Amino acid sequence: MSDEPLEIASRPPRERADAARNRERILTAAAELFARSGVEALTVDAVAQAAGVGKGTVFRRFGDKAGLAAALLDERERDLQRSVLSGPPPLGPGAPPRDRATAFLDAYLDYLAGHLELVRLSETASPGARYRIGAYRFWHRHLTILCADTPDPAHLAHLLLASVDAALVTALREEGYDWPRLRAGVRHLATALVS
Amino acid sequence: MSDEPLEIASRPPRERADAARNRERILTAAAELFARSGVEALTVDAVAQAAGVGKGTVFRRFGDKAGLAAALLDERERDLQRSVLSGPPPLGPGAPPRDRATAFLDAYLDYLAGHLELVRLSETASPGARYRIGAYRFWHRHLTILCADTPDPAHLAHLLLASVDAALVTALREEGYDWPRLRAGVRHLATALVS
DNA sequence: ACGTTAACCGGACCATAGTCCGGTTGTCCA
DNA sequence: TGGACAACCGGACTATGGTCCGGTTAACGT
Repeated sequence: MSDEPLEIASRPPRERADAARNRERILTAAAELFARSGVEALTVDAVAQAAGVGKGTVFRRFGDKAGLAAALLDERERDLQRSVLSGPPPLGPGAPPRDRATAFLDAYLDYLAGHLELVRLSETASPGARYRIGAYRFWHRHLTILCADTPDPAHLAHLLLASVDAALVTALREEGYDWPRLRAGVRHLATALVS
Repeated sequence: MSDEPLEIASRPPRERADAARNRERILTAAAELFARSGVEALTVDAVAQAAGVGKGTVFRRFGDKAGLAAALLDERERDLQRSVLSGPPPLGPGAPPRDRATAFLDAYLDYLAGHLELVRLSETASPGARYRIGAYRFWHRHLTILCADTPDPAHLAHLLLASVDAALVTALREEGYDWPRLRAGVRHLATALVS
């Protein structure tokens, strides 16, 4: 559970056929289970059973429950990463930092809006998971660069990401905040701080 | 676990003597256990056993593990609340909002520095616990008032508190951030946003 | 003093995340 | 094609937070 989400890496230990097949099965079963019965039905036992696989296999493949959720999100997340790296401005390169930062946070909130429960699961299933996940590192690096002209870019990047923490957003949603309100507040934050 | 930390309320259901005694025992045992063996030794079973009490009793008294941790912190937390309500400025009343906000966040970081593990436990032991705890509500109300001149005071108050989230601070500490650096970053945030 | 009652007690029980290891099997090389 | 070995498999096992309920007892009125 650290840093090897590279796809078909042909280098050192090629993945065995049964392993690959089981990973696929688990992912499929988990996705269906989630789609059908929501996040609370997504227990590791249930996923393993639905995939026709032992529970140990799930943990070996995905490390922990958070890792499983992260794997489920992987594809959507990559879309956003691609847009950030090489999409059109202001999300992609070419716009001033402040615009890119607000565009990113906007886009991230859209992403959250579509997958809040899963993201939350992937960030809270194990303590401190959020800050270890590869995706978080990516967003952090991105924002750190955009904050280059501030006193402590890396720290500020963390603080900006804190404003879209899935647990926080969940709590605010439950308190009645709608998405436009969340977007406006976060945008205000970024505008005041970046560049 | 909602809003009855008023002390000797003599009104409706006076607490039975055995209940009060057991609460005390549990708190004492938990504090000692934590002091001696750290937070990872603070399992509910261990606390119950050390207190000479059944596990059910612990949960009845404190709701869940987060509640137990919160109770352990209660006193220290009240100190800070008192200072905010009626201490000398800039923490207490009488200073301009921006100064009060930065003073509060500074003081809160001091509090965190002394009790990071317990605070984290009280905020992460159950999902969303942080935003339900009475103390969080108190800080939030305080900051909301200080943010009165901003577009969305309540939201901004949440975002400021997110910058001192125990889980975030833990992660940053593990990444090597020292306390002065954290203080400076948070102060920068508040300065840019309040008033 | 004593009976009534509601609150309390505790430990057996449940759900679920995560670990472990003996047996199995895919992969590679000769 | 066959053998050796590393990787993988799965389910029994552990740890721990949280629930439940039959028995107990403190508090209060008479």
